[in-house]
Amino acid sequence: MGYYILYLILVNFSRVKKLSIVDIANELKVSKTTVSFILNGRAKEKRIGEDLVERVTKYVEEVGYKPNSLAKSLRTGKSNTIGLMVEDISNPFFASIARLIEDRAYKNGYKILYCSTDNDTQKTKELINMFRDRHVDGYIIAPPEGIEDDVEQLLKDGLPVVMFDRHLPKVNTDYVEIDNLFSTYNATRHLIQQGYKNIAFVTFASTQTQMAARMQGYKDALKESRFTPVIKEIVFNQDEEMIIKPMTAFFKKHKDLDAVVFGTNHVGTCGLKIFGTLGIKVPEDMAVISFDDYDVFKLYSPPVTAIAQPVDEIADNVITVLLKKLNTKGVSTASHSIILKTNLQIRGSSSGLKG
Amino acid sequence: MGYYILYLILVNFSRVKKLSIVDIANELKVSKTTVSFILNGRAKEKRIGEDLVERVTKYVEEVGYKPNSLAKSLRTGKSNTIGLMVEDISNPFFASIARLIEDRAYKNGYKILYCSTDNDTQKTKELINMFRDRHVDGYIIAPPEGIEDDVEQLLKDGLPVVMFDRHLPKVNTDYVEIDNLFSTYNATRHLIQQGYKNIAFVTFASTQTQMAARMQGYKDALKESRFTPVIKEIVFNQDEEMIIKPMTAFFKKHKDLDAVVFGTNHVGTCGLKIFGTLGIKVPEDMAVISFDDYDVFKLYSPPVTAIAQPVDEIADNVITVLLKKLNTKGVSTASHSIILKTNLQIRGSSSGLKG
DNA sequence: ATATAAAAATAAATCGATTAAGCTACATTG
DNA sequence: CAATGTAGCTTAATCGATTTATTTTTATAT
Repeated sequence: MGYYILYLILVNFSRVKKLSIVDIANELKVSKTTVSFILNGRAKEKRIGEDLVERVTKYVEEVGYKPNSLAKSLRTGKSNTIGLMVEDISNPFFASIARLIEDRAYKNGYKILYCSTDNDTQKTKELINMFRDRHVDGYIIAPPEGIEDDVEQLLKDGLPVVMFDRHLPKVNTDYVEIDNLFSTYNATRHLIQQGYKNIAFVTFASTQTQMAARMQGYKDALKESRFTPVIKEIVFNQDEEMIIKPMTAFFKKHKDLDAVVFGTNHVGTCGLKIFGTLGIKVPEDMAVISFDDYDVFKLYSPPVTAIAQPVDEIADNVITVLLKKLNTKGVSTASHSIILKTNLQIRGSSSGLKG
Repeated sequence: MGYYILYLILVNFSRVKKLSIVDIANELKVSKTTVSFILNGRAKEKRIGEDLVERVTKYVEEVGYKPNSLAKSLRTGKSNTIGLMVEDISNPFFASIARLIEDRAYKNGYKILYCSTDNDTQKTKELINMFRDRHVDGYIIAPPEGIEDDVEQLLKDGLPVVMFDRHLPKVNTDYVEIDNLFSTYNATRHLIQQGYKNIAFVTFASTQTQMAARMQGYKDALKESRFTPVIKEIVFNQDEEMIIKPMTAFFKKHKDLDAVVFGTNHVGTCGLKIFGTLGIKVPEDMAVISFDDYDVFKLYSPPVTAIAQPVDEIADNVITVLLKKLNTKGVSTASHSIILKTNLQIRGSSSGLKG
């Protein structure tokens, strides 16, 4: 009787101890091995009687038992987690990709551990170590430079890695990218066709593959028409003021410019802010095309011509490739390098002069 | 000799087995208990000789041993992980909060497991279960309605929960919010003072606390001036078209409106798109104020008056409260309800009529 | 009746940590 | 000198699963 009261108190006031596989086994008077086999769908293979299978399944369902995933991971080495490393989760491009990847991952039983690298090599190395330590099953990385060795090690250890947005030329991994060179080449040509002659390219200082390609595309287009490139590379800074300042100086200095191609959505947005401050009219004083497309560009007046990345497709390909790798663990599938096309959304900002 | 060659092969071609605490212990000819105590800073308490402490520390450092966090979590029940549930990580408001929380969390040794709830009760319940299963140490939730019981259970089980953006009135948790009612009241009054008389409130259909408060603020301001409220609540949909459509119909129907307050950044952005399509001029035909502030509003022409949430402060308070709870586990600290002030950023979009 | 095979289930090792409890050797004390 | 204390470590249990190896039971063939 005393015990009964104690029991009630425990049930009512204390944490209800979570069920473990042992509890299930004891309750059903079978061994935990059997329960484990059944729960992992290996009943047939281990020739466990159908009646027992049903009895266990039913009871497990009834009491809502869920295996402890930590213990499971510890034993199996798999964690059903995917590490997602983007440059900055608050950047709309990365945020929307992250969202799409998240959805697909959850649907396939994977959870997302995410982090922002800030393009910082050291930080990224630490984050990779942290992910390793957590036994992340697969890696999705928009890599900064300088992490070649770490990625190489991941691959050597049989861990699937998919890169996106850019890749590391010296590392042979799967990656999903867009055709950066053609994108800016095409955008610049569009400006040239519209009659613009003094076209600048403003971007973040970076030697990452995608940035190099974007700049090359711009250069190629100018060369073709024998124009002189005017390039401004801005050192990235968390504090937007530190971006606005040098860029303002640049535009103040180059009064002869009549058009500009921005290398990223962030740079583009800052550029628009500056044009507002300096009273530079788009497109009358300055035609504008920016990489990446999002609401800011669509709603700007006039709407800004933008190089739209196929965000859904990118996310879709990334997760598909990774899931494929995860499901054929060990067997080294051929390396996928997927290059997607962008879409030049032509709008008012690039057709003021002699459209 | 044969073994030596085999060893080389193993080192070069196969996964280098990760070091475990046993390896360290064996190598140093001490027990793993000792190593564990030393690594966990309990050397003094467990009176372990200073020389041994140094020897172990040095060796561990040298070979770069890092304890397996899964095993650690399994044993201790702590995972150094925080579960972050937002409505939609691709929404700029949530994305920037997530980013700030991430930074602070990492600095304090916590990792973020994140997910988007889509305001879906069932999905959120499942996600909470998943987080529990992963032994997440603390929860940060922008809660949809209907998860009261689940949160209650978390609290009962001693797990810290901090809510933000909104809260569940029936659950006594810590939360960080803004003064929603005053924000829209103040914004609406601003419009009235500017001379606008037919002011609409357009928002997502929701009975969540923050949404109810925002609507009430609008109503209060109108009532004060004896104007009639005109309210349009739009059912949320992933597909933006399904938002644009009913909202377009609304504005087509109410030709007499001269001003509108939007309840969220998303609704506001859609509204601007519609005004573009319908040729409604801001602020000549329609003055605009939107909840939340971000680049779209700043760069719109004319720039849009916005109710700016103190994103940094929100994130800062959320993580501070949660960390405090995590560090005083067990001891029930007093419940914090933090209400922050917003900032009405007055811009061109709300002063066209008789400014 | 006995040997053999197949079916059904289990015992025990394992993953890699933490931690309660215990042991040893030496110093101190009455 | 026996009892007690304590500094310094170690043994072994534990967290909750998976999995290898083994045992028990039943069926079949000789």
